[in-house]
Amino acid sequence: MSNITLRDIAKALNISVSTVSRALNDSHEIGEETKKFVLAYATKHNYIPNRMARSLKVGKTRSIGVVICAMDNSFVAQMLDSIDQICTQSGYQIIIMQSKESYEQEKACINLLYANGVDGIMISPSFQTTDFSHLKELQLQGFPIVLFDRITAELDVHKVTVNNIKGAFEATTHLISSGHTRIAHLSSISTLGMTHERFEGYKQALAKHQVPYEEELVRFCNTADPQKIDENVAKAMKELLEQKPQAIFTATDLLSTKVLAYLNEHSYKIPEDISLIGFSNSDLAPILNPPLSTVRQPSRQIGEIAATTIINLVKGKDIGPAETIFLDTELQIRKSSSR
Amino acid sequence: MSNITLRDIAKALNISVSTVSRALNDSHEIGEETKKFVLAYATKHNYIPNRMARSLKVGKTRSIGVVICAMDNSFVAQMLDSIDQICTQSGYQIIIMQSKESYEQEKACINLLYANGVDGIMISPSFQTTDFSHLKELQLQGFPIVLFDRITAELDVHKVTVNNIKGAFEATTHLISSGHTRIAHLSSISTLGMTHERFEGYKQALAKHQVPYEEELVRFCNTADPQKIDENVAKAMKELLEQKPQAIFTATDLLSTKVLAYLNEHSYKIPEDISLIGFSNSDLAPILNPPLSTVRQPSRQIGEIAATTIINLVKGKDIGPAETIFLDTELQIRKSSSR
DNA sequence: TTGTAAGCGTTATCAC
DNA sequence: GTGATAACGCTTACAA
Repeated sequence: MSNITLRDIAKALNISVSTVSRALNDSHEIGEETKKFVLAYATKHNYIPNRMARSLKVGKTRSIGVVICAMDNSFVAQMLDSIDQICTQSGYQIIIMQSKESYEQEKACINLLYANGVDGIMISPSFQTTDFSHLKELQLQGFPIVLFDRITAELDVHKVTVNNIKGAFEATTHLISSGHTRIAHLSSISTLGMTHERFEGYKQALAKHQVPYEEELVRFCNTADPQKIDENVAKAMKELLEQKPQAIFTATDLLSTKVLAYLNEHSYKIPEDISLIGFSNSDLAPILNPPLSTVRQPSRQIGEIAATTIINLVKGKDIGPAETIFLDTELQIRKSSSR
Repeated sequence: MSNITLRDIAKALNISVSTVSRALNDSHEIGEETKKFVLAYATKHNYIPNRMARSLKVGKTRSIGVVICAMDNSFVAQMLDSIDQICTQSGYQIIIMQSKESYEQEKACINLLYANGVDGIMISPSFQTTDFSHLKELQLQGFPIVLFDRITAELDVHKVTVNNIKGAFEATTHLISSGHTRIAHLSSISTLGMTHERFEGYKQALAKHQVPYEEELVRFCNTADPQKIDENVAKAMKELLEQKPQAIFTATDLLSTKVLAYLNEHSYKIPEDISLIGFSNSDLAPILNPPLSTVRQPSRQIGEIAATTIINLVKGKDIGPAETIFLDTELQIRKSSSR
């Protein structure tokens, strides 16, 4: 596994570099014998083409940048896994970057990816991001961008996400049908559509079933700073619990498990004292204490569709004008919201 | 954010390309005014150096390849997160590749990373890997390699892992002190040291406390094929349960939660009917049903030390001969193993 | 202090 | 069918 180059092969075989290059790229203008000859030597000496040289020359790297908030989150990890699978299959490589919910870091990621010459970027913006000009500039240049999971109307690009309104509506409706009327909603602070939509679905369900909406039963807490999440969640929960809710609907993976932990710690019996349902993609939901009712997002499908889309884009395929794909969530009722 | 190059800047400023290059690299042989002049123009026009060109020239990419089995696993994700943090801090980029517990895919990953010109590779080998020649070749060339989490004696490189024997010994001892004598052990099939060591720790604890070792209480099941894991675990559990164990000690994250799920499904009361403790790094362990006693690995520390080591290596620092760092695991006793 | 030119390993455009 | 040669964008002797 040494640094053997096209030139080395050419020299050894007494042919020209271009012939070697063409032979290895299976060009039609090369004789069959020569091809075999070259290929044999190349494989024998474990020739590995230098991607950087190739990229520099052709202006394409066969790599896709993927920007997410953090990878140590089961939902994100699932999406990443499927994205990686699709890209690897298609001969593309992914470069994963974490924004850590920071706008500044997100911009840095984009720049780095751009410097790396990625052929396209898939991004799930940070909760802090309100200004999308860093992406807009790229988009206007015709640079392939796909938004997945977290989307924004600010960008006219292909997007893949879930039907948040519907998911939240179903979860809330389920709580109402279980006989609850005092239903709290806990979400993350962000300007992303996701947050609004889940809140909207919650309100729509209340309205539809003539359950009065009460502002005191809703809290948005800051989940961007990992150091302070527990503190912020605790504060929000304390305030919510003072309102004596019968049930809680949490809007993100993180919040759902944090709230479950909080309630357990404070000796609330779920679902006897209080019911709980939340967005979550943890595979452990069925074995939580109690088994957690969840709104599950089709993480792998989101990743697959988004990855397929970006690959089509970087390949220059005409896949029509930018459109948003909404996938359905799945309501998984378990003990935490059953009586 | 357009593709402006050194040449563009040089032309616009009527100076040579090399001057621009040196100015932007803050070379000492460039006048202060020129530097400012160039830098101003560069930032104004949003110059982003082409990493590929630079890499091709200098033969270094400032990137590190990271090979792991799968990233949708909380323990792995935690390590990746800390690795990413350290590398980003040091101006290195990581390229993550998944072996999916396949030896073939692992080799493909290494080749791809090598083609990408990564400056070094951090790897946690797949359970299937028994032949390490693909890595040995690199190592003999002096290519920087660091093994983390899963290690092997086959390679003379820096390694970072945990003290598996001790961790398993403590877990088993804990079960024994709780009054159990029929303690089952469930692990993954692999030739990696980890598997042997945890088994060894289990046996040492039994021996130390004069608990007879029984082969029927030990199973190694194939966890490499994600499609068949549930099936394989179920089969192993069925066999183990026939032996009426009082407690089970599971050797990996995956097995620990799978076994918990299996026992719940089959209506075993934990810890009344059977106690459970297992290696696991899930943040959800405290809120599982019941809260799961775990042997927790210092995932972030493993990642940090391994990343720091590889960076020192690629920077050419002399950090002495290859050595293995063993970190201690942490025993977290929760309800699943308490009476 | 700045400029010239060669070269990293490929691919593409010419010729032959 | 095959071979020279230029070029991708950058760094770096070597000159000036």
